Amino acid sequence: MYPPRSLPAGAKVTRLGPSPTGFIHLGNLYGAFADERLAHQSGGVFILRIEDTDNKREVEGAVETIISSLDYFGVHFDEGAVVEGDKGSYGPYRQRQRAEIYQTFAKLLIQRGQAYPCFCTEAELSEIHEAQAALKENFGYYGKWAKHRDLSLQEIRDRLDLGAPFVVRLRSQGDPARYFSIEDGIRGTLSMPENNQDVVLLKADGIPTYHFAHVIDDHLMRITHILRGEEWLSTLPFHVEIFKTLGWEHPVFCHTTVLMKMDDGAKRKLSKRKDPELGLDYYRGLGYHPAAVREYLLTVLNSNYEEWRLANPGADIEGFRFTTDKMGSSGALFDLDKLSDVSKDVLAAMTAEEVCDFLLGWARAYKPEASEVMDARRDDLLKILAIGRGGENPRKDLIYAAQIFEFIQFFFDEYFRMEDEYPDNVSPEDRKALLKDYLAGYDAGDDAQVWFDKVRQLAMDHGFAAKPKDYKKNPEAFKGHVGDVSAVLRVALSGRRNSPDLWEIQQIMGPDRVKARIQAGIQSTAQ
RNA sequence: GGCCCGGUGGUCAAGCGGUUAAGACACGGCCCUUUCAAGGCUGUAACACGGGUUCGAUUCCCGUCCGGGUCACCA
Repeated sequence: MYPPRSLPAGAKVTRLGPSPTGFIHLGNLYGAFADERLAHQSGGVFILRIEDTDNKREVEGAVETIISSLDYFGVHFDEGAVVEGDKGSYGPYRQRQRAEIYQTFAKLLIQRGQAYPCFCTEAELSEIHEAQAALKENFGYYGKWAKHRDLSLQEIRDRLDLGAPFVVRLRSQGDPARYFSIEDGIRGTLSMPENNQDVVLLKADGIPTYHFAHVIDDHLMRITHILRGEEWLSTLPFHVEIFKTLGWEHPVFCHTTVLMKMDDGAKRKLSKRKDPELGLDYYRGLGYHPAAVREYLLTVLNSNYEEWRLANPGADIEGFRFTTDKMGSSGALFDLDKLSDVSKDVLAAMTAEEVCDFLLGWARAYKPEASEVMDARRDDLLKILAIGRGGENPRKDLIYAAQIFEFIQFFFDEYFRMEDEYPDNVSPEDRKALLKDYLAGYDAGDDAQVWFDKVRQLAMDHGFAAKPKDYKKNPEAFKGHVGDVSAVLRVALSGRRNSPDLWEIQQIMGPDRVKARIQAGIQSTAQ
């Protein structure tokens, strides 16, 4: 049972240990990517272990949510909990199902005198806490405050006979006046006081605390690297002592930084309640591509990743050597701007088909009406998404699905609306005249060059410069330049000042739609 | 409050005793351009503070300040 694993030298075994609260957040994903890379690039194993020792927090169906959310973002496990049951031979992988294992070790520790039952009630515990507060001593159950640490066998037996509920505590041998140092995979050498807290190992219901459970599991499952948030740093002394008490070597601890956010000029931890962007659903709902989220998180995760990516665009992630010592140890601010920038690059590198499939997949789940409209004109949609794609300098207009839809929705009459104003340096009279003449001269058969020459001619006919340079040289001589004329056409056709190439969008719209919209533009200018 | 971790431009960050203190995002300017985007060039902007150690500190040590974490029969 639980033999050492036969893996190549240097292989790392990592695990993600979410508790099944049904809420999986960016921090989990951040850690999961690191765990995944560490394991897989070393030929190791990546495990999913469900840390369900707190039944109060458990939410129905949470395991499934965890697995599917992570799967969506490309995190796959080699071993561990699956929706129904387990995969792998170091299980079970749900801690509640491992109760007997923990209890066995707890018994062993009690036999050896390294742990003891404690019958303190909640009221007694809070009395201790208050007394400590009054005396300004450290809080906790330790040393002279640990009332039940030295109960005689008889006293224990009496209480047991009464059926008194009890927990099992570690009989700590540490002395906080002594310091020990430990190598953290991310932070280097850490110096901490020894633990002297008689921490709870087994709760009254016989289920272990996180502290006890993870030590046993990580040892038995032959975990080599424990990646976890820095909120665990302060409990590290317990954990080290528990490993030591059990006579086991501890894995390499790697404490990651917490994700922060800027709020009213102050940094603070991303909070589940206040920050929707902490939840993974936020990104999925908005339609950030999983590859973009991964790419972004990787840049935050490893300080040299971004540089590598710049040097190796399009290279497979396997080519990047991920290391814990390149992970940051100061609070990283979550930066949506940066995510968007990364996302633009990721989407620009994809084919129109890929973007199209992704967009439609998103729409089916989050915007069903729109998905029908787009499905009905899938060929056009593909052409729309192909505009400016590929080549040396692809356009980078697209960020996330909801935004993409916003960006292209003017193609669909169902969603077409005037979002931007006409340029105000073109008078309504000129605008109307320009649109009328444009309509009169419009020929869907014109190629891009012919079409553009016509626009230039149109500009000149109405007192606009054919080239911006001409206008710049001599602003008094013109009402504006051809760019202003284009802007008028663009607004009439797309309802906005910013769109992909005008000629191309007209080709996709088709002559009827083009004419109708120009006509509508003329009408709306009438009054 | 105790303990722990951290503090380089607005943000993310290289840097590990001697550097003109990288780079990316954001922001400004210019060029290109029928708009926007992209691209090219370019600009503004940083070592929290005070003491040491040292020939020399952003880098090492101490203190202060600031930020964060943690002090549960939650993880």
